[in-house]
Amino acid sequence: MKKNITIRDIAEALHTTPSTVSRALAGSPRIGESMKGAVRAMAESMGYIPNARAVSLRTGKGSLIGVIVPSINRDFFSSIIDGIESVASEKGYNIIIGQSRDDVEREKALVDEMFRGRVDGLIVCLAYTTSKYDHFMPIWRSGLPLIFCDRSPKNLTTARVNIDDYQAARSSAEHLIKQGCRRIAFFGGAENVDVFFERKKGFLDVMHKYGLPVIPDLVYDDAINFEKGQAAARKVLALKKSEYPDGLFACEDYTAIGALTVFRENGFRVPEDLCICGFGNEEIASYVSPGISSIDQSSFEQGYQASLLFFEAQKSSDPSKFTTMITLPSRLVIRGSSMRHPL
Amino acid sequence: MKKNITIRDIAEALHTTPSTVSRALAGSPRIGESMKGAVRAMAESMGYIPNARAVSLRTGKGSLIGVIVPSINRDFFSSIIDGIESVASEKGYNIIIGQSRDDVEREKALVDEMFRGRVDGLIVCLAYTTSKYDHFMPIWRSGLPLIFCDRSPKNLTTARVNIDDYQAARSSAEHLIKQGCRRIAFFGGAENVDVFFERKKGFLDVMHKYGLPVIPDLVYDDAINFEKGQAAARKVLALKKSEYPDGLFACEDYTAIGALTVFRENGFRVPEDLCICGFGNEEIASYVSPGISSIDQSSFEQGYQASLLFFEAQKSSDPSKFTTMITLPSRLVIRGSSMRHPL
DNA sequence: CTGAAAGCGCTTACAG
DNA sequence: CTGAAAGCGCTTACAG
Repeated sequence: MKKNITIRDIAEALHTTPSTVSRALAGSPRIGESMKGAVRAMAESMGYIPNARAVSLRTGKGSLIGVIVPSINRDFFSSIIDGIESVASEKGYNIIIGQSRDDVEREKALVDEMFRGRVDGLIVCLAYTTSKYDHFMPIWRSGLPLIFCDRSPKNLTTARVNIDDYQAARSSAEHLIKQGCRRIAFFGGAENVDVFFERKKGFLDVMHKYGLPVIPDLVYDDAINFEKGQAAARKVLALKKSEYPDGLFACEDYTAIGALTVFRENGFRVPEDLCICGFGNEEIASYVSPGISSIDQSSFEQGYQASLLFFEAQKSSDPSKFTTMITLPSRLVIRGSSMRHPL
Repeated sequence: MKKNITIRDIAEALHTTPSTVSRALAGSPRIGESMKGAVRAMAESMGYIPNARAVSLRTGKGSLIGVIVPSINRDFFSSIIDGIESVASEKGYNIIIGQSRDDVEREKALVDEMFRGRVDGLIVCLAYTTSKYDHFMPIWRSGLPLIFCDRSPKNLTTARVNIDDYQAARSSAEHLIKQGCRRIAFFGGAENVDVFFERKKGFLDVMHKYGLPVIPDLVYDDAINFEKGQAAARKVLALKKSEYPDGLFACEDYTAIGALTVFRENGFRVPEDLCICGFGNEEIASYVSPGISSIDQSSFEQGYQASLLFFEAQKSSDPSKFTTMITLPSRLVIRGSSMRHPL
């Protein structure tokens, strides 16, 4: 490891002191213009790059946002990160990223690690299995901003950005019904996760409103990816033909696509025999055939707003008491998988 | 911002000194077992979390890897990041991520920022437009590991991980020819980018080997995304029917899919009239219909290996002279878009 | 077995 | 307009 240039090196080269160099570089009015010029030129020519760790240790500010997501490698989350990064880089902040891999233990470890690394706060999409929130205590206790994005704690008043999953689910369910579906299957996720709870509630309320039966054999609460979507579809196929669904409400696009492949392999025509709606509007939803109708969650926008919220919280007198909640509009994007009648 | 617990606080609570607390926490054999126990218990109960910035300022080691990619929000890059993160988190390292958005200027700014933040080194997928590498000087100069991943500097001996783009391109081109294609279009990327240069070379060499003409009207060197793929396809459609291609070699999956949509809208049957091969084996390649044949670039594995290389470089006596290059195997995944004859 | 002191690279009250 | 000194939170030679 070679030695790096420090302000002391610059000071020595100019026969002045570190104090003066520091001030000159910061553009302090206390330093004369000629000195400023000389310092800057010297810093430039020596290839000086300030040591952010020393600065942050001294000032307590670090220009670092910790971001924790279940997985980097999913369109939804990487778009959120994209949104966060867009605002952050604008403000001169860097982001440090950790994957919880939907494991609370890893999430907890990441919170600690990031706190150690003295991030200026955290933006978090909760792991699928997270139902207790004690591991965020160090952040709250130290008064750092903590913003949740999309997957947020249930029954807890904390700053967050999300979409109105309940309303979104309602619009999706109503759409299926208007397409003529009567026996609608529900492939959802664990109800302890806020968003899945809301989606199911929206679905159930609409079914009730239209006086349609919710058929237990067609309801699955652990079908949140491609494989599990396939598995649930296979279970449905084990029913008698007369009990087959004519509609599918899936809580994730991957679920919907998994189910689509199985149903089509088994002779279902989509949307004629079975209308399918997904959730999330992942890029692939528009590439499969037929395209999957889906709820657009404005993932980039969610990240973007969460990042803005972060900086707002930071400015507030006590960030740990900052509890602004933003709900972004969502919209149903209708595609071939549920379009029996042109709109 | 509330006050954080420091080793001094623990020391005071136990009527001892910071030195002892530091040693006890580090498990130094110089401290007695009873004192260690007391220190650990107190640290635990006070909710002590070490300040990594202070540690790294003192020790010069920081447990931070800087990662620069063109875009987070693409399956290929996010898989690479996933691979990097997997190794890093195993070793107790965090990663800090920046998006160059394929802009050299932003890439340069990110290198500086990250160096400022005193990362322990960098793993980089170059921006599309990067053809000079001076902005990596601060990293080299300070002797930090710098590993390139997939998109690497041309004509420069630096540590890197990539696949053999040349061979991969050859296998893809040969496959098209074996499917009976004779007039093969080429939709590529800027040749100053290593990988695109190699892919084109592979394509040209195979065409030459089989004595097939490379038709200038069917060659495009700036078609590296969905829209540009569509645009290039439209230009091809402006040719006379007799000049239409019967095969398409695309240097990106998005290119291939963009072209696919345009060609099909214009009555081309794929693969009967036109065989298409993409590159990258993005997730969507398998979801479109017909599926796009593509070169699997083992993106996760590339990131994984780059991360391992990083730690190897770090251990070497002079990381800036560490120039191990790893070439991973790639393979052609054949799907409907190019399968005229079953294999 | 434990402590006092220096120092990593900065910034900033304090002093002149 | 500029400098000397303290201190952010640690670790680690040096000393006992």
